[in-house]
Amino acid sequence: MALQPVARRSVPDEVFDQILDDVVSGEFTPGEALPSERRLAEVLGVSRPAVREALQRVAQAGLVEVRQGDSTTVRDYRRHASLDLLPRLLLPRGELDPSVARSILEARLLIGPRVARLAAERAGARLEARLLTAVAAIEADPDPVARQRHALVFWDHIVDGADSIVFRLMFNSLRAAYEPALGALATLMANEVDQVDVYRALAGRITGGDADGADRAAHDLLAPATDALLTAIRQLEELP
Amino acid sequence: MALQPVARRSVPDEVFDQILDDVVSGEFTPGEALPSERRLAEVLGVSRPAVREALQRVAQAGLVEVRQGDSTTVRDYRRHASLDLLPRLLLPRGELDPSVARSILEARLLIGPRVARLAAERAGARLEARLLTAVAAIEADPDPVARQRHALVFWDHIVDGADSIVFRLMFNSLRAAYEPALGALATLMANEVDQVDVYRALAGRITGGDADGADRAAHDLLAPATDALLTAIRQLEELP
DNA sequence: CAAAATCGACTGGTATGACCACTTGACCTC
DNA sequence: GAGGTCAAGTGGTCATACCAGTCGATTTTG
Repeated sequence: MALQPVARRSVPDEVFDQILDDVVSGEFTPGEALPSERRLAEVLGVSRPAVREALQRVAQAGLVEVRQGDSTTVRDYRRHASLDLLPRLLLPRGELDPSVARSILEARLLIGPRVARLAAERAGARLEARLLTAVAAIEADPDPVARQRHALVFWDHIVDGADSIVFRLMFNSLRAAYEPALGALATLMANEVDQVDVYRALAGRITGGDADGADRAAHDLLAPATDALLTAIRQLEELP
Repeated sequence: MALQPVARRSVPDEVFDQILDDVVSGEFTPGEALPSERRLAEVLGVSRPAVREALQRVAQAGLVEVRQGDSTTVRDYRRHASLDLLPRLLLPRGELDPSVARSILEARLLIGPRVARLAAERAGARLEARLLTAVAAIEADPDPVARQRHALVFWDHIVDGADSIVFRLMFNSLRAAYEPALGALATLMANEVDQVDVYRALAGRITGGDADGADRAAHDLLAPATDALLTAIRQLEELP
């Protein structure tokens, strides 16, 4: 039995999670007023500063609007939240949401090849050592979850090489969504992280400055998982 | 002289802005320890809860790491921040950062056509009324800044129709970056928002369910601004 | 009677002070 | 050198008091 570090959760963190989950789950609907800070503190059995801290963070996440003198109201997170919300949407109650997973894989399939292309154009040979190290780490590790981690490192280098702050920050958010879901996604991703030769080919295209080749190789690497998930979703929908 | 509403800024907001700017500008470097909450409160002449609230928000934004018992340390925002940071990077000190603008336009050019394609496939005729209303609003408004706002509404509908939570949340973040920069970008975007016929054609392709046509029309609409900016950046780099 | 002003209740915003929980480095013991 | 203890400093939490703003009900004014 592997002992895990015990992460102590702060009071505002707990409050933040509760409010966030209630907004995302629809318990609180857009336009609705939340209970006052004082009331929430009473109901939750915590201090008002803790509630306040949590609420300011929920506001920063785009899920509520706080105005002095008036109740805090709920916003439509689909219109106001950022990609930071993705982890909550991907794993509500610890189970994978198929439409969110689909959406992530679709975006990945669009962005990955473009990022690979930009890395080939803008970084090329400078990425060689880091990419080959990451490929070797993928190859050396038999565990599919750990392979996914190494693959994220591989893509981290590529995104760096793409020299685009937007894709860099997007990657951060997508990785943050992905990491808690590595286990749930392991079956879907196993084929992908087993194709070490494709990773190596992609690395070669990028470091060789072959933008078209990199684009195609990234697509070849990423497409199967998206296809597999779409197929699985379709089969689920065909069940009676 | 137009009188503007005075937005009262809260103390934690001011503190948050200062710390964020100092991290993004490099005043505080990754790994470095920030002054303690008590010290910051003293130096800034505010209460410790205000500092604490601001710091927890800076931590949520991915720019610092807060651990009980130890100093708060600065993280590399390029590795840990999300797209929420984009407004700060696009307009540091009120002036457009060309490489960030380029990065945004590149991403837009990649994602826009795909989102248009998905909207054509998944929403089609259901978007007609809203898209035509937005096109009419663009056409009816002579002011280029206001036209950009209407264009954002136009794209908001398309992103809704794409039925992808990832692209939906991405759009929120990109819009948040874009909105404060509407004025600065007006010259670059003027040609684009003047092409009402192209907006109308794109709306037609989407509502007609023509995915390929929508993809192409979106590309035709979005590409010129990216090209113009790349040209302008190249010319800037060629100056002695 | 309608518009404007006032008022009270409630909301969020801010500060002070006290105390708790944790980390880290210095120092001591074996 | 390894392990334990301690003190100082860090962040975490709470209670209390008061300030600033919003909104609806009520009153006043024209």
